[in-house]
Amino acid sequence: MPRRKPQSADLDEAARQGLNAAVAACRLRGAQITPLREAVLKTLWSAERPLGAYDLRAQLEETQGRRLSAPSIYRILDFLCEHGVAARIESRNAYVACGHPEHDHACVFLVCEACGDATEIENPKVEQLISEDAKRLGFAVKHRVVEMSGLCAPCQQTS
Amino acid sequence: MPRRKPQSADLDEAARQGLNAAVAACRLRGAQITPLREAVLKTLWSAERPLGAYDLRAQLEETQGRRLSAPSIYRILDFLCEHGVAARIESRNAYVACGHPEHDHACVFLVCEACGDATEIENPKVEQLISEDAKRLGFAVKHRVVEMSGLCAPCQQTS
DNA sequence: TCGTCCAATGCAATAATGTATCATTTTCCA
DNA sequence: TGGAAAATGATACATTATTGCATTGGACGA
Repeated sequence: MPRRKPQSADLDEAARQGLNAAVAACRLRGAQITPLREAVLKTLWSAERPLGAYDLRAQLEETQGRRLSAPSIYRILDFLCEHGVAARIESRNAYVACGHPEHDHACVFLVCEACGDATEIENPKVEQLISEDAKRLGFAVKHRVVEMSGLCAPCQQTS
Repeated sequence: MPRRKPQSADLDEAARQGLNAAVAACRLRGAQITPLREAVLKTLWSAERPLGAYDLRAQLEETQGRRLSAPSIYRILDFLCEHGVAARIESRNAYVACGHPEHDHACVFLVCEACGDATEIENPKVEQLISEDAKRLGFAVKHRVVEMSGLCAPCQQTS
């Protein structure tokens, strides 16, 4: 008889590693990881797609067994984004766990319109190119948003 | 005695040209320019900053002298964006007139956090770079969002 | 000219997303 | 242990966006 899947969604190996790395990164930065913050991170890592703040809340309320306020969710998401362990997909009003907390990076996301999946890619050249333009104009860049929407490979087959 | 500024905001030379080019581009594409759509375009061109949908509505209601419904505004903004004569700033929930309707372009915006101004720059290389990444992953890009937030040159002086 | 069709717009309601404010709890450390 | 700072809770509300259906108005053919 196969073991029952525990109620609190378990993570696959990659996700577990990602979560651990994220928690470690926060500690390194002196950023406090509370139980609730860790639960949010875990939910993001176990999600297959970017989660809206209210979706995230619903999932958390399931696993936590209690009500959570919208402000709490937003505060925690802001916190995680500030510390580079999560990112907001602006074109979707949604959030994902971020796999590269180690440097001040520009996440580039490929967001599939069909399945909703968001793939994060790294391309330092993009960042560099834009920085050059910005510098030429005397613009001091603080935050970067690079998002491509379209169809991912699997979803192109389907259509 | 200087001439009074007319109530219906007049456009400066560049804006007038931009508006005309936009209208021409729509006609070329067979996209119908109604009075209301043109009024929205004109408002965007006369604005110094990206306008939220409800701000835009307020301004339009002034110049039109009547109430406008939110869905109308959103429909028209969608229409204008689809035809490349306006663009949505995702990180701001706001809209700007777009000065390069001629090709299927990736607008790159530098958005100042202080004054709210959004500068559109063109950099085909950015587009190309990202397209390469996407292609390698088999991802079919439909829409691109590239936005940098920070401080524009004038606002850096102020601080 | 008249009817018919279709795109555009109007309208009301409501959904979805995000924030302000203040109270309460927890944590950390002197 | 006390007390400040950080985190969270709770309520209400603001802002942004959409749904569904009714109405208008112009293009076009009979």
